Amino acid sequence: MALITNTRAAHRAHDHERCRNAALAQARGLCAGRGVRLTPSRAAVLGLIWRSHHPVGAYALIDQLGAQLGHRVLPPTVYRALDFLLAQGLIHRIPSRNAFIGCPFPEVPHHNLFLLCRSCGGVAECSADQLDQAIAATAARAGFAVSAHNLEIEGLCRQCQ
Amino acid sequence: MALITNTRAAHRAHDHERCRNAALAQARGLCAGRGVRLTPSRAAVLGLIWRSHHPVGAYALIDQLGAQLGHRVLPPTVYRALDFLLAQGLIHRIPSRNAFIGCPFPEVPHHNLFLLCRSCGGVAECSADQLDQAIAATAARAGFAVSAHNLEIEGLCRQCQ
DNA sequence: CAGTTAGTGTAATACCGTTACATCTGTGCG
DNA sequence: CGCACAGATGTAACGGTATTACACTAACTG
Repeated sequence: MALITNTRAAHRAHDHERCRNAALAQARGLCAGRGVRLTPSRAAVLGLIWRSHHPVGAYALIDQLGAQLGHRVLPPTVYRALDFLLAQGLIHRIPSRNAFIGCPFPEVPHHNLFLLCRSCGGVAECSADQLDQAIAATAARAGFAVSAHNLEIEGLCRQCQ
Repeated sequence: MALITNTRAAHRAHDHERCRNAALAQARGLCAGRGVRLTPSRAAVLGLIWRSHHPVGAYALIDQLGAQLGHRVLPPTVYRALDFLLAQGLIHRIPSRNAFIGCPFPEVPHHNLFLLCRSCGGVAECSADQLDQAIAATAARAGFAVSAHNLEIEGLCRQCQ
C-alpha cells in the first residue's frame, strides 16, 4: 500500500449515510470476528461519532446519547464505550482537540495521521508507507525505538483553499 | 539542515543548569530583538519549564510558581505566560500530555516533532528536513495545504532500551 | 501629564476524564 | 434448575485542564 485516505469523503459533500452505515456494518463484522461484543451503548456511541467527519467531544456524545435515550447519561457510560472502541481500533482520539473520530479503515493496523482542516473542521485520516518509513528513519537516527506515533497536520483541505 | 535534535541532552545525564541558563539567555535575547517583553512572570514560568526535559503540566507550574513567589497563584497568571511563550516559540505544548516543554531552538522556525520516552519520561525535540518533506508530499497528494503539524513519536530512548 | 495599551490579580465557571462502588446480565457448569 | 463467575452498566463524587469576565496597575506615547 502506498497511500490510503478518506480525504475525499471527509472534506467534500457526499452521501454520508452510506459512510455511516458502512462503518457500522464493518464494526459489527469486525467485533463478531474477534469475539467481542458491540453492545447497544457501544454501537450508539459509534453511530453518534459517525454522524460526521468532524471530531466529537466526549461531553457532546454524553448530551447526544442522553437525548437519544431520553434520560440522563453520565460520563463513565460514554467513556467506557469510547475505551472499547479505541481498543478495537474503531475510533481514534485526536489529542489536540480532546475529541474522537471514526476510523475509516479499522481492519488494517496503522499509525495515526490526520489532516485537520481549519476552515471546515473536517478531519481526514491517511496512512502512508513513505511517511511511516521517514518517521522510522528519523527516529532511528536519534537511536529511538518507536512504538507508536500520532501526526496531526493542520491546514486547508482542497475545498476550502 | 538535515536533522537537528536535542535528544542527547534530553535523554541523558548532563549538566542541566547549563541547558537552562542557555535557554533563558537565548529567550532574553530573542525577546529583546523582537521588541516584546519577557516580564518577570513570563521568565519565571520559562525557568520552571526548563527545570528538566520532561513536559510539565500547567497546574504543576501554578503550584511551583506559588511556592516560589510565596503566595497563591491562579490559573490565568500561568496560562497567560504560557500563551506568550508559545506565541514566541519559546515553548511547545504536547497535546497528548496536556503539558509544556521548552523549545531548544526557538530561533529557527520549525514544525513540531517530539520523541517521548515512555520509560524515563524525557522528551526530545527534532527537526528533520526529510520528514517535513515527506509530510508535505503526503499532504500534497491529498490536495491539502499544510500550515502546521505536530508529530509525537512514542517509544524508548537509547538509554532506556 | 493625560491618554492609551499591555500586562496582572482575582473569582467564578466550563470542559475533560477518572475513581469507586453497587447492580445487572448473560454464560457455563454441577 | 440454580449457582458462580465475568463482563457490562448505572450512579455519585471527584480531580485535572483551561477559559471567561472584570477590575486594576504599570508602562509606553504624544
